[in-house]
Amino acid sequence: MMARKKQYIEEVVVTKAMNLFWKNGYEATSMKMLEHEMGINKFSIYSSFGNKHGLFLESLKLYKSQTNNIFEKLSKASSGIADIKQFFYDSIASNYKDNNQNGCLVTNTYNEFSNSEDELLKEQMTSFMNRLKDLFIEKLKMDTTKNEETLLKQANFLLLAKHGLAAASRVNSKKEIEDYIEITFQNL
Amino acid sequence: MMARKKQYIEEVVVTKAMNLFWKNGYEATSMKMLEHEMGINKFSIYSSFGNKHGLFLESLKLYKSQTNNIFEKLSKASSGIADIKQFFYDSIASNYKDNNQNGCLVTNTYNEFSNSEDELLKEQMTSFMNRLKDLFIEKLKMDTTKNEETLLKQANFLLLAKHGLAAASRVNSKKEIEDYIEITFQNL
DNA sequence: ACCATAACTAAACAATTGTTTAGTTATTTA
DNA sequence: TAAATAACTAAACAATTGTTTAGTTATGGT
Repeated sequence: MMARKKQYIEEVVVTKAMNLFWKNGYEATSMKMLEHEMGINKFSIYSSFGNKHGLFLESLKLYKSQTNNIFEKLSKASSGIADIKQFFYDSIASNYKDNNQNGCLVTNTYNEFSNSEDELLKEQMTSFMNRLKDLFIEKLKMDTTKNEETLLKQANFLLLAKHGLAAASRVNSKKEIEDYIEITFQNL
Repeated sequence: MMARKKQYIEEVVVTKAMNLFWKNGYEATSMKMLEHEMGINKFSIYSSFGNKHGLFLESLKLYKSQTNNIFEKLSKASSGIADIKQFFYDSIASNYKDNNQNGCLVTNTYNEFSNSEDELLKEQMTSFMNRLKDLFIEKLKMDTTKNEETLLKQANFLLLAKHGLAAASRVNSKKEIEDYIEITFQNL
Protein backbone atom coordinates (compact mmCIF):
# COMPACT_ATOMS: atom_id res chain seq x y z
CA MET A 1 0.00 0.00 0.00
CA MET A 2 1.35 3.39 -1.09
CA ALA A 3 1.22 6.35 1.23
CA ARG A 4 2.93 9.71 0.96
CA LYS A 5 4.70 10.44 -2.37
CA LYS A 6 8.45 11.12 -2.69
CA GLN A 7 9.12 14.81 -3.02
CA TYR A 8 12.18 14.27 -5.19
CA ILE A 9 13.11 12.33 -8.29
CA GLU A 10 15.93 9.87 -7.68
CA GLU A 11 17.61 10.41 -11.02
CA VAL A 12 17.68 14.15 -10.42
CA VAL A 13 19.31 13.93 -7.00
CA VAL A 14 21.76 11.25 -8.18
CA THR A 15 22.89 13.62 -10.92
CA LYS A 16 23.68 16.22 -8.28
CA ALA A 17 25.50 13.68 -6.14
CA MET A 18 27.48 12.52 -9.17
CA ASN A 19 28.65 16.05 -9.89
CA LEU A 20 29.85 16.44 -6.31
CA PHE A 21 31.71 13.10 -6.32
CA TRP A 22 33.14 14.01 -9.68
CA LYS A 23 34.50 17.26 -8.36
CA ASN A 24 35.80 16.12 -4.97
CA GLY A 25 36.22 12.38 -5.11
CA TYR A 26 34.57 9.87 -2.77
CA GLU A 27 36.30 10.48 0.56
CA ALA A 28 36.36 14.26 0.32
CA THR A 29 32.61 14.35 -0.26
CA SER A 30 30.73 14.26 3.04
CA MET A 31 27.12 13.36 3.71
CA LYS A 32 26.56 16.93 4.84
CA MET A 33 27.75 18.26 1.48
CA LEU A 34 25.59 15.69 -0.29
CA GLU A 35 22.54 16.68 1.76
CA HIS A 36 23.04 20.31 0.78
CA GLU A 37 23.79 19.65 -2.88
CA MET A 38 21.02 17.10 -3.40
CA GLY A 39 18.56 19.25 -1.49
CA ILE A 40 17.15 16.35 0.50
CA ASN A 41 17.56 15.02 4.02
CA LYS A 42 20.02 12.34 5.08
CA PHE A 43 17.11 10.07 5.85
CA SER A 44 15.94 10.28 2.24
CA ILE A 45 19.43 9.52 0.94
CA TYR A 46 19.71 6.45 3.13
CA SER A 47 16.21 5.22 2.31
CA SER A 48 16.85 5.62 -1.42
CA PHE A 49 20.47 4.44 -1.69
CA GLY A 50 21.26 2.48 1.45
CA ASN A 51 24.45 4.31 2.37
CA LYS A 52 27.14 6.59 1.01
CA HIS A 53 28.80 3.77 -0.86
CA GLY A 54 25.53 2.79 -2.52
CA LEU A 55 24.96 6.37 -3.60
CA PHE A 56 28.43 6.45 -5.08
CA LEU A 57 27.83 3.26 -7.06
CA GLU A 58 24.61 4.76 -8.38
CA SER A 59 26.51 7.92 -9.34
CA LEU A 60 29.10 5.85 -11.20
CA LYS A 61 26.36 3.97 -13.01
CA LEU A 62 24.76 7.23 -14.09
CA TYR A 63 28.11 8.59 -15.25
CA LYS A 64 28.74 5.52 -17.36
CA SER A 65 25.31 5.71 -18.95
CA GLN A 66 25.83 9.39 -19.70
CA THR A 67 29.19 8.80 -21.36
CA ASN A 68 28.04 5.63 -23.07
CA ASN A 69 27.25 7.42 -26.33
CA ILE A 70 30.96 8.17 -26.76
CA PHE A 71 31.75 4.48 -26.51
CA GLU A 72 28.86 3.61 -28.81
CA LYS A 73 30.21 6.03 -31.37
CA LEU A 74 33.65 4.46 -31.24
CA SER A 75 32.18 0.99 -31.34
CA LYS A 76 30.21 1.70 -34.52
CA ALA A 77 32.93 3.65 -36.31
CA SER A 78 34.88 2.05 -39.13
CA SER A 79 37.89 4.20 -39.98
CA GLY A 80 40.38 2.63 -37.58
CA ILE A 81 42.89 4.83 -35.78
CA ALA A 82 41.10 8.03 -36.76
CA ASP A 83 38.10 6.81 -34.77
CA ILE A 84 40.22 6.33 -31.68
CA LYS A 85 41.61 9.83 -32.07
CA GLN A 86 38.07 11.18 -32.31
CA PHE A 87 37.22 9.17 -29.20
CA PHE A 88 40.02 10.95 -27.34
CA TYR A 89 38.64 14.33 -28.37
CA ASP A 90 35.11 13.32 -27.43
CA SER A 91 36.33 12.16 -24.02
CA ILE A 92 38.13 15.33 -23.06
CA ALA A 93 35.17 17.38 -24.28
CA SER A 94 33.01 15.61 -21.69
CA ASN A 95 35.74 16.10 -19.08
CA TYR A 96 35.55 19.87 -19.53
CA LYS A 97 31.78 20.02 -19.12
CA ASP A 98 30.57 23.24 -17.46
CA ASN A 99 34.09 24.66 -17.68
CA ASN A 100 35.13 22.50 -14.75
CA GLN A 101 38.34 20.50 -14.86
CA ASN A 102 37.14 17.41 -13.07
CA GLY A 103 38.68 14.86 -15.36
CA CYS A 104 36.94 11.53 -15.88
CA LEU A 105 34.96 10.19 -12.93
CA VAL A 106 35.90 6.60 -13.72
CA THR A 107 39.61 7.40 -13.93
CA ASN A 108 39.43 9.52 -10.77
CA THR A 109 37.76 6.62 -8.99
CA TYR A 110 40.30 4.19 -10.38
CA ASN A 111 43.09 6.28 -8.93
CA GLU A 112 41.43 6.97 -5.59
CA PHE A 113 40.62 3.31 -4.97
CA SER A 114 43.77 1.79 -6.45
CA ASN A 115 45.15 1.14 -2.96
CA SER A 116 41.83 0.33 -1.33
CA GLU A 117 40.29 -3.06 -0.64
CA ASP A 118 36.96 -2.37 -2.24
CA GLU A 119 36.93 -5.40 -4.53
CA LEU A 120 33.57 -4.60 -6.09
CA LEU A 121 34.70 -1.17 -7.18
CA LYS A 122 38.11 -2.38 -8.33
CA GLU A 123 36.51 -5.07 -10.47
CA GLN A 124 34.19 -2.51 -12.06
CA MET A 125 37.21 -0.37 -12.91
CA THR A 126 39.28 -3.11 -14.51
CA SER A 127 36.32 -4.40 -16.54
CA PHE A 128 35.79 -0.86 -17.78
CA MET A 129 39.43 -0.63 -18.84
CA ASN A 130 39.41 -4.05 -20.48
CA ARG A 131 36.33 -3.12 -22.47
CA LEU A 132 38.13 -0.03 -23.71
CA LYS A 133 41.27 -1.97 -24.57
CA ASP A 134 39.25 -4.46 -26.64
CA LEU A 135 37.67 -1.59 -28.52
CA PHE A 136 41.11 -0.15 -29.28
CA ILE A 137 42.34 -3.53 -30.55
CA GLU A 138 39.27 -3.88 -32.73
CA LYS A 139 39.91 -0.52 -34.39
CA LEU A 140 43.65 -1.07 -34.71
CA LYS A 141 42.99 -4.37 -36.49
CA MET A 142 41.45 -2.44 -39.36
CA ASP A 143 44.99 -1.75 -40.48
CA THR A 144 45.77 -5.29 -41.60
CA THR A 145 49.46 -4.58 -42.13
CA LYS A 146 50.09 -4.61 -38.36
CA ASN A 147 51.29 -7.82 -36.74
CA GLU A 148 49.87 -9.13 -33.48
CA GLU A 149 52.72 -7.86 -31.33
CA THR A 150 52.65 -4.22 -32.39
CA LEU A 151 48.87 -4.39 -32.21
CA LEU A 152 48.88 -5.26 -28.51
CA LYS A 153 51.72 -2.86 -27.84
CA GLN A 154 49.85 0.00 -29.44
CA ALA A 155 46.63 -0.89 -27.62
CA ASN A 156 48.51 -0.75 -24.33
CA PHE A 157 50.03 2.54 -25.36
CA LEU A 158 46.62 4.01 -26.12
CA LEU A 159 45.12 2.75 -22.90
CA LEU A 160 47.82 4.41 -20.85
CA ALA A 161 47.62 7.54 -22.96
CA LYS A 162 43.88 7.71 -22.29
CA HIS A 163 44.38 7.13 -18.59
CA GLY A 164 47.12 9.75 -18.39
CA LEU A 165 45.09 12.17 -20.42
CA ALA A 166 42.15 11.89 -18.06
CA ALA A 167 44.46 12.48 -15.12
CA ALA A 168 46.12 15.42 -16.83
CA SER A 169 42.81 16.98 -17.82
CA ARG A 170 42.34 17.87 -14.16
CA VAL A 171 45.31 20.18 -14.16
CA ASN A 172 46.22 21.07 -17.75
CA SER A 173 44.64 23.45 -20.22
CA LYS A 174 42.56 22.47 -23.22
CA LYS A 175 45.30 23.64 -25.56
CA GLU A 176 47.97 21.52 -23.89
CA ILE A 177 45.65 18.53 -23.95
CA GLU A 178 44.97 18.94 -27.65
CA ASP A 179 48.67 19.23 -28.44
CA TYR A 180 49.19 16.03 -26.54
CA ILE A 181 46.57 14.16 -28.54
CA GLU A 182 48.00 15.37 -31.84
CA ILE A 183 51.51 14.15 -31.10
CA THR A 184 50.23 10.94 -29.55
CA PHE A 185 48.63 9.90 -32.81
CA GLN A 186 51.64 10.95 -34.83
CA ASN A 187 53.42 7.99 -33.29
CA LEU A 188 51.04 5.36 -34.59
CA MET B 1 69.42 25.59 27.89
CA MET B 2 69.08 21.98 26.76
CA ALA B 3 67.30 19.41 28.87
CA ARG B 4 66.13 15.94 27.92
CA LYS B 5 67.27 14.65 24.51
CA LYS B 6 64.90 13.69 21.69
CA GLN B 7 64.47 9.93 21.49
CA TYR B 8 63.99 9.96 17.75
CA ILE B 9 65.73 11.39 14.71
CA GLU B 10 63.51 13.72 12.76
CA GLU B 11 64.76 12.62 9.34
CA VAL B 12 64.06 9.00 10.22
CA VAL B 13 60.48 9.59 11.28
CA VAL B 14 59.80 11.93 8.35
CA THR B 15 60.89 9.15 6.00
CA LYS B 16 58.29 6.89 7.55
CA ALA B 17 55.63 9.60 7.33
CA MET B 18 56.56 10.21 3.70
CA ASN B 19 56.08 6.56 2.84
CA LEU B 20 52.63 6.59 4.42
CA PHE B 21 51.57 9.78 2.61
CA TRP B 22 53.00 8.33 -0.58
CA LYS B 23 50.90 5.21 -0.25
CA ASN B 24 47.62 6.73 0.94
CA GLY B 25 47.65 10.39 0.04
CA TYR B 26 47.22 13.27 2.46
CA GLU B 27 43.57 13.03 3.51
CA ALA B 28 43.48 9.25 3.83
CA THR B 29 46.46 9.31 6.19
CA SER B 30 45.33 9.94 9.76
CA MET B 31 47.36 11.13 12.72
CA LYS B 32 46.70 7.79 14.37
CA MET B 33 48.28 5.96 11.43
CA LEU B 34 51.18 8.38 11.46
CA GLU B 35 51.72 7.86 15.19
CA HIS B 36 51.87 4.12 14.66
CA GLU B 37 54.07 4.24 11.55
CA MET B 38 56.48 6.85 12.90
CA GLY B 39 56.66 5.12 16.26
CA ILE B 40 56.32 8.35 18.24
CA ASN B 41 53.55 10.12 20.12
CA LYS B 42 51.25 12.76 18.67
CA PHE B 43 52.82 15.29 20.99
CA SER B 44 56.23 14.66 19.44
CA ILE B 45 54.84 15.00 15.94
CA TYR B 46 53.25 18.33 16.79
CA SER B 47 56.30 19.63 18.60
CA SER B 48 58.57 18.72 15.69
CA PHE B 49 56.37 19.62 12.72
CA GLY B 50 53.65 21.94 13.99
CA ASN B 51 50.70 20.07 12.53
CA LYS B 52 49.71 17.47 9.96
CA HIS B 53 50.11 19.92 7.12
CA GLY B 54 53.61 20.84 8.26
CA LEU B 55 54.58 17.19 8.44
CA PHE B 56 53.28 16.71 4.93
CA LEU B 57 55.32 19.64 3.61
CA GLU B 58 58.41 18.14 5.25
CA SER B 59 57.62 14.79 3.66
CA LEU B 60 57.33 16.43 0.25
CA LYS B 61 60.63 18.21 0.78
CA LEU B 62 62.32 14.93 1.65
CA TYR B 63 60.79 13.24 -1.38
CA LYS B 64 62.09 15.95 -3.65
CA SER B 65 65.59 15.74 -2.21
CA GLN B 66 65.56 11.97 -2.59
CA THR B 67 64.51 12.15 -6.23
CA ASN B 68 66.74 15.11 -6.97
CA ASN B 69 69.53 12.91 -8.32
CA ILE B 70 67.26 11.92 -11.22
CA PHE B 71 66.80 15.57 -12.11
CA GLU B 72 70.50 16.26 -11.66
CA LYS B 73 71.30 13.45 -14.04
CA LEU B 74 68.95 14.86 -16.67
CA SER B 75 70.26 18.34 -16.11
CA LYS B 76 73.87 17.32 -16.71
CA ALA B 77 73.20 15.00 -19.65
CA SER B 78 74.02 16.10 -23.16
CA SER B 79 72.48 13.70 -25.65
CA GLY B 80 69.12 15.43 -26.07
CA ILE B 81 65.95 13.38 -26.39
CA ALA B 82 67.68 10.17 -25.33
CA ASP B 83 68.34 11.80 -21.96
CA ILE B 84 64.67 12.57 -21.50
CA LYS B 85 63.77 9.00 -22.33
CA GLN B 86 66.28 7.82 -19.73
CA PHE B 87 64.71 10.27 -17.28
CA PHE B 88 61.34 8.61 -17.85
CA TYR B 89 62.83 5.21 -17.10
CA ASP B 90 64.61 6.52 -14.01
CA SER B 91 61.36 8.06 -12.78
CA ILE B 92 59.24 4.94 -13.03
CA ALA B 93 62.02 2.92 -11.42
CA SER B 94 61.72 5.13 -8.34
CA ASN B 95 57.92 4.83 -8.51
CA TYR B 96 58.17 1.06 -8.19
CA LYS B 97 60.40 1.18 -5.13
CA ASP B 98 59.86 -1.72 -2.73
CA ASN B 99 57.52 -3.36 -5.29
CA ASN B 100 54.82 -0.88 -4.31
CA GLN B 101 52.84 0.91 -7.00
CA ASN B 102 52.53 4.28 -5.32
CA GLY B 103 53.33 6.43 -8.31
CA CYS B 104 55.07 9.74 -7.83
CA LEU B 105 54.34 11.58 -4.59
CA VAL B 106 54.51 14.98 -6.30
CA THR B 107 52.07 13.93 -9.02
CA ASN B 108 49.76 12.29 -6.51
CA THR B 109 49.78 15.48 -4.48
CA TYR B 110 49.22 17.56 -7.58
CA ASN B 111 46.12 15.52 -8.37
CA GLU B 112 44.79 15.38 -4.83
CA PHE B 113 45.10 19.12 -4.30
CA SER B 114 44.13 20.25 -7.80
CA ASN B 115 40.69 21.30 -6.54
CA SER B 116 41.81 22.54 -3.15
CA GLU B 117 42.56 26.06 -2.02
CA ASP B 118 45.97 25.35 -0.57
CA GLU B 119 47.84 28.04 -2.49
CA LEU B 120 51.24 27.21 -0.98
CA LEU B 121 51.02 23.62 -2.08
CA LYS B 122 49.60 24.46 -5.49
CA GLU B 123 52.41 26.92 -6.11
CA GLN B 124 55.01 24.31 -5.14
CA MET B 125 53.44 21.90 -7.63
CA THR B 126 53.36 24.29 -10.56
CA SER B 127 56.93 25.45 -9.94
CA PHE B 128 58.00 21.81 -9.91
CA MET B 129 56.27 21.24 -13.25
CA ASN B 130 57.71 24.40 -14.78
CA ARG B 131 61.20 23.38 -13.75
CA LEU B 132 60.68 20.06 -15.48
CA LYS B 133 59.31 21.70 -18.60
CA ASP B 134 62.34 23.99 -18.83
CA LEU B 135 64.60 20.98 -18.56
CA PHE B 136 62.75 19.28 -21.39
CA ILE B 137 63.03 22.37 -23.58
CA GLU B 138 66.74 22.59 -22.86
CA LYS B 139 67.30 19.01 -23.99
CA LEU B 140 65.03 19.31 -27.01
CA LYS B 141 66.98 22.36 -28.15
CA MET B 142 70.02 20.15 -28.70
CA ASP B 143 68.36 19.14 -31.94
CA THR B 144 68.89 22.46 -33.74
CA THR B 145 66.72 21.50 -36.70
CA LYS B 146 63.55 21.98 -34.63
CA ASN B 147 61.72 25.30 -34.85
CA GLU B 148 60.40 27.13 -31.81
CA GLU B 149 56.79 25.99 -32.26
CA THR B 150 57.39 22.25 -32.45
CA LEU B 151 59.85 22.64 -29.59
CA LEU B 152 57.20 24.00 -27.21
CA LYS B 153 54.62 21.57 -28.51
CA GLN B 154 56.89 18.62 -27.84
CA ALA B 155 57.81 19.92 -24.41
CA ASN B 156 54.13 20.13 -23.54
CA PHE B 157 53.61 16.67 -24.90
CA LEU B 158 56.40 15.27 -22.77
CA LEU B 159 55.17 17.03 -19.65
CA LEU B 160 51.71 15.54 -20.03
CA ALA B 161 53.19 12.17 -20.90
CA LYS B 162 55.25 12.28 -17.71
CA HIS B 163 52.25 13.33 -15.64
CA GLY B 164 50.07 10.63 -17.17
CA LEU B 165 52.79 8.06 -16.74
CA ALA B 166 53.09 8.81 -13.05
CA ALA B 167 49.33 8.51 -12.67
CA ALA B 168 49.25 5.28 -14.65
CA SER B 169 52.14 3.77 -12.72
CA ARG B 170 49.75 3.41 -9.76
CA VAL B 171 47.58 0.96 -11.64
CA ASN B 172 49.51 -0.43 -14.60
CA SER B 173 52.21 -3.06 -14.84
CA LYS B 174 55.89 -2.37 -15.43
CA LYS B 175 55.66 -4.01 -18.85
CA GLU B 176 52.76 -1.81 -19.96
CA ILE B 177 54.58 1.25 -18.72
CA GLU B 178 57.72 0.37 -20.65
CA ASP B 179 55.75 -0.22 -23.83
CA TYR B 180 54.24 3.19 -23.37
CA ILE B 181 57.61 4.89 -23.03
CA GLU B 182 58.99 3.15 -26.11
CA ILE B 183 56.17 4.29 -28.37
CA THR B 184 56.16 7.75 -26.85
CA PHE B 185 59.73 8.36 -27.95
CA GLN B 186 59.41 6.63 -31.29
CA ASN B 187 58.80 9.71 -33.39
CA LEU B 188 60.33 12.65 -31.56
C1' DA C 1 73.40 17.50 43.78
C1' DC C 2 69.77 20.11 42.24
C1' DC C 3 66.94 22.98 39.67
C1' DA C 4 65.35 24.44 35.19
C1' DT C 5 63.40 22.70 31.29
C1' DA C 6 62.88 19.94 27.14
C1' DA C 7 60.70 15.64 25.89
C1' DC C 8 57.79 12.17 27.16
C1' DT C 9 52.76 9.72 28.31
C1' DA C 10 48.11 9.70 28.22
C1' DA C 11 43.96 11.72 28.50
C1' DA C 12 40.76 15.10 26.93
C1' DC C 13 39.30 18.36 23.57
C1' DA C 14 35.78 20.18 20.10
C1' DA C 15 34.47 19.23 15.52
C1' DT C 16 33.17 16.19 12.02
C1' DT C 17 32.46 11.58 10.09
C1' DG C 18 28.70 8.12 8.41
C1' DT C 19 24.56 6.13 10.23
C1' DT C 20 20.25 5.39 12.99
C1' DT C 21 16.15 6.49 15.39
C1' DA C 22 12.14 8.67 17.48
C1' DG C 23 8.48 11.51 16.30
C1' DT C 24 5.62 14.26 12.75
C1' DT C 25 3.34 15.07 8.28
C1' DA C 26 1.01 13.85 4.22
C1' DT C 27 -1.24 10.72 1.04
C1' DT C 28 -3.44 6.45 -0.41
C1' DT C 29 -7.06 3.13 -0.02
C1' DA C 30 -10.87 0.87 2.03
C1' DT D 1 -13.70 9.87 6.84
C1' DA D 2 -10.48 7.17 9.13
C1' DA D 3 -6.93 3.82 9.58
C1' DA D 4 -2.50 2.44 7.47
C1' DT D 5 1.83 3.65 6.13
C1' DA D 6 5.39 5.83 3.32
C1' DA D 7 8.12 9.98 3.46
C1' DC D 8 9.42 13.69 5.96
C1' DT D 9 12.19 16.58 10.05
C1' DA D 10 15.44 16.86 13.39
C1' DA D 11 17.95 15.15 16.90
C1' DA D 12 21.05 11.76 18.61
C1' DC D 13 24.29 8.16 17.89
C1' DA D 14 29.13 6.10 18.33
C1' DA D 15 33.40 6.49 16.08
C1' DT D 16 37.01 9.10 14.26
C1' DT D 17 39.14 13.44 12.85
C1' DG D 18 43.15 16.87 13.98
C1' DT D 19 44.76 19.32 17.98
C1' DT D 20 45.75 20.68 22.88
C1' DT D 21 46.76 20.18 27.59
C1' DA D 22 47.83 18.55 32.24
C1' DG D 23 51.02 15.81 34.52
C1' DT D 24 55.43 12.83 34.57
C1' DT D 25 60.21 11.63 33.36
C1' DA D 26 64.80 12.39 32.07
C1' DT D 27 68.76 15.21 31.08
C1' DG D 28 71.18 19.52 30.65
C1' DG D 29 74.20 23.22 32.96
C1' DT D 30 75.60 25.50 37.24
